[in-house]
Amino acid sequence: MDKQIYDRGSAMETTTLSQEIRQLHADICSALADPTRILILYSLAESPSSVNELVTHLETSQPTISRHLKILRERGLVSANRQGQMVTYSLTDVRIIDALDTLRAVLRDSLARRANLVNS
Amino acid sequence: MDKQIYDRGSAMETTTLSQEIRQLHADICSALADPTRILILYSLAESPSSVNELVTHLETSQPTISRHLKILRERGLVSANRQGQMVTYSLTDVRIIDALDTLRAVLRDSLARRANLVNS
DNA sequence: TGGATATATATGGATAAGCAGATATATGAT
DNA sequence: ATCATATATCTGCTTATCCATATATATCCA
Repeated sequence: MDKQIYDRGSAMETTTLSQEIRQLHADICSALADPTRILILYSLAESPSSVNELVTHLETSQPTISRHLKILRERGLVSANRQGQMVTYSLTDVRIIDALDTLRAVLRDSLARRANLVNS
Repeated sequence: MDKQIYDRGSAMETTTLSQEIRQLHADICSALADPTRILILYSLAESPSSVNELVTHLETSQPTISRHLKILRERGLVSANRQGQMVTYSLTDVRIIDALDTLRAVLRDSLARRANLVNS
């Protein structure tokens, strides 16, 4: 499955920055543009899980979780592994969490800066 | 200006992970969910620029650039500085570029992995 | 003040992305 | 084969996002 997504990028031979950024957006950044998907990534970073475990843990409907997992899977951010009836999902690359944690630090400092501006 | 955005987060005292992630998405990740905005951030990381310089450099209309700059400014990712008629924008926190570069590395490896799967 | 330049915003319309609810597929057990 | 469980997908519908065009504001200079 997902065979059609493999012949998209063609190994970026003569890639300008603009082209690479557009692919970064299309493949990864747009996948991070939803809070449920970010929560899924953090949850899978703690431990690989079945769909139902994510449904329970994130208190979100099963179709919604599956739809988000499909997006993350198509973009290579998570990997699926069927074991009997269950499908276990796991994070493909922990550096996604590194990047998100960096952004959380940016956010913390940004909020602190704003708070200082208010109190001055 | 932009006064209303300062009283949004209230210093996240009793913040659950879910709440923090939702704010991360609302403030930062959703701002990264557009290729033009990512290009603006990379451009400003190289050198602070006026709106018109960005318009020329990114070959995008002035209203579009201004609209994207407003979003980035409201979320604290860029800082504006008026000097006469011109407004010079600059990156607020270089770690955004660090995070984006990490995601680019993730993308590169993901594409390489897919290429290997195709050729096997 | 009036004009020129730089930047910001408002409006309308197209496209995309989200969810809920229903349904389909896949696997395992009896 | 039939049923139960787990997961995936489809169908409307609503909302959000983006752009182009037009217009407004801000600053400088004459």
